[in-house]
Amino acid sequence: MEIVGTYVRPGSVAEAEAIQEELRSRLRFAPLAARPSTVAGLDVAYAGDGEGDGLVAAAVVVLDAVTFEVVDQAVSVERPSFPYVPGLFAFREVPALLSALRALRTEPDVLVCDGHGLAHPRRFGLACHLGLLTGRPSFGVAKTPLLPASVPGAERGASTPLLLDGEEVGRTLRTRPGIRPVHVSPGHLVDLDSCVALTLALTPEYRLPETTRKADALSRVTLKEALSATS
DNA sequence: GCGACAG
DNA sequence: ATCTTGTCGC
Repeated sequence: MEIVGTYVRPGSVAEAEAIQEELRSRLRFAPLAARPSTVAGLDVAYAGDGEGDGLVAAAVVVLDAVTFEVVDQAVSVERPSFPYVPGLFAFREVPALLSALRALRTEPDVLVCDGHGLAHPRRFGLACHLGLLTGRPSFGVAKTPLLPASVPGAERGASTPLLLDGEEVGRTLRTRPGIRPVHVSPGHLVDLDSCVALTLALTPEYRLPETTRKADALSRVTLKEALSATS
């Protein structure tokens, strides 16, 4: 798919935070124009640690929004170029994810990211970053909160707001009865209600969206193959 | 000041 | 994220 933005690699934590503060003013939010026909899931698997060593395998899987069948997919294996820092997580994953997205031959209607969007200390999580760089609607579904979260009801679909300065920036959503909820937040070009509805549509059976489940599996096998090819 | 902190 | 045995369940 086409990448419309340019990724800027920060040279320091302070610079990374400044980039987030600057970029967040470009975010736009609105209900999804139409029911998406294809949905992309993104995920990354790691080997090793630091920045110079280690490997990062990014995977993108595009699913038919109705049948969940895979209509396209792409991967990329690179060296991590930024350390893991909570809140700056995107700078570690975005480069490899962009490479994978670029290799896609289709234009997915929405990107589902494995991490946060607006539900972030500076309101600029991974999903926001990827949304801006691709110019496509995007949102995040995270397994653990970055902001204080409260416990929703035990039934599927129950949710509680994720608040930042009194504003609802995301929602803690139960996708499976009695199972740990996920944390959903808009990235770019979607609104919170659309994200939540889509997340529920993508979780007919498991806690996590089918998109991220498939991307997770692909990123792992890709990493494993890359490791065996290197050794 | 100290710890906690998406993946 | 990743490191890991057995174990419960469909």
